[in-house]
Amino acid sequence: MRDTEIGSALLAWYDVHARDLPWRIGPAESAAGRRADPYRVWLSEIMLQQTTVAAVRSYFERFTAIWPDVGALAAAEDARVMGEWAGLGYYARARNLLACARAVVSLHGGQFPDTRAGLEALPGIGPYTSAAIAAIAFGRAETVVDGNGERVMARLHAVETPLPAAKPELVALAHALTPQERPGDHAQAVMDLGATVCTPRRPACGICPLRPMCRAHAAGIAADLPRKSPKPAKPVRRGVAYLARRGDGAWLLETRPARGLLGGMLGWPGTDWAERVPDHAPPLAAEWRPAGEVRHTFTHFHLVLDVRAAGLPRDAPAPAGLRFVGARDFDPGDLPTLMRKAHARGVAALGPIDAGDDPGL
DNA sequence: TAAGCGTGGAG
DNA sequence: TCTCCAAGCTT
Repeated sequence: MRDTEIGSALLAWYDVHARDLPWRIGPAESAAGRRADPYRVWLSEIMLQQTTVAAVRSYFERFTAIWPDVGALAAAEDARVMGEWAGLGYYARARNLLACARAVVSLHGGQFPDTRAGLEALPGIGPYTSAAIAAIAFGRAETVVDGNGERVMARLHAVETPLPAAKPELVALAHALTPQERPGDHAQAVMDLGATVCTPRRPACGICPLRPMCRAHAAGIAADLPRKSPKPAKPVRRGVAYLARRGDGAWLLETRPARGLLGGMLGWPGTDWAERVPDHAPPLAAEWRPAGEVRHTFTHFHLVLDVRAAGLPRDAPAPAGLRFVGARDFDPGDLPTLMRKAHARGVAALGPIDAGDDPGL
């Protein structure tokens, strides 16, 4: 009884306060039985994994402009997709995005599966994303629990167990709250509430539609939940990157191995990154000069990258495993952020093309 | 099961 | 400057 009360308060709030997002249809349309495009729901959900709405918006607009449907995306070249994803992070998502699009075309005739199990069998789609797509795009009464849902449930029910241990309990609580009617709107209502009212810091309990039913608020501990187990500190790793530019403006680049950090992305040749800079040699003989340091923080370590730059003759051959990308084809926007920072140092050190370059001229 | 995997904004 | 964090998935 309490759960249905919470559920209807949530939907009533969503009908008035739903965020207007490019991958959504409004609550009025949804209540009238319409559904959002599964392709757009899927694409947005993948982009939104561990990523803010603010960061995703422009990427979503660009992707849907270039690839309006799953068939178009499935036919795209890998490098083009990785280049468009550059800067958004967690690049395994982009690799899985393509694999998923191609699987939808080859295994499902270009239509996304309309069940949670069918969706979860696809690359890059896990428990959260499968439930979200099933509920939002197909009207299935699946329980959708993301970080917002965990936080809202922990507060509503005053769950003091720290995450991630509390996860199963929070999922059970969310399951009890999931309605048969408008499950997609319910899921999005929890997310919107978590994003705009029941926020991680300084929750706006004063305007919360669930305040009368919230046990954490009653106990005065809403802002302290959910509790989280402490995270390990980030070590520092160091490495060297080599930026070589030919007299015609072409840069020496590599495509990184498909797995691992920045996997499948364009980058500069250099050393591995370790506590101590590994013994190494430059990718080719040249007058290497120091171009400064780049500092960058990844999920689990800080990186200090020593950048070195050199100008090369126009006819310099590319070493094995590397290639020159001509000035016309090179776009720093195709690089992950770390490599973009290194590029800026290289340009600063080398100056405009032809000024400090091309010792062979 | 726990670690690996990005980035930019907020406080 | 630094820590925390945002619609998680994979191995």
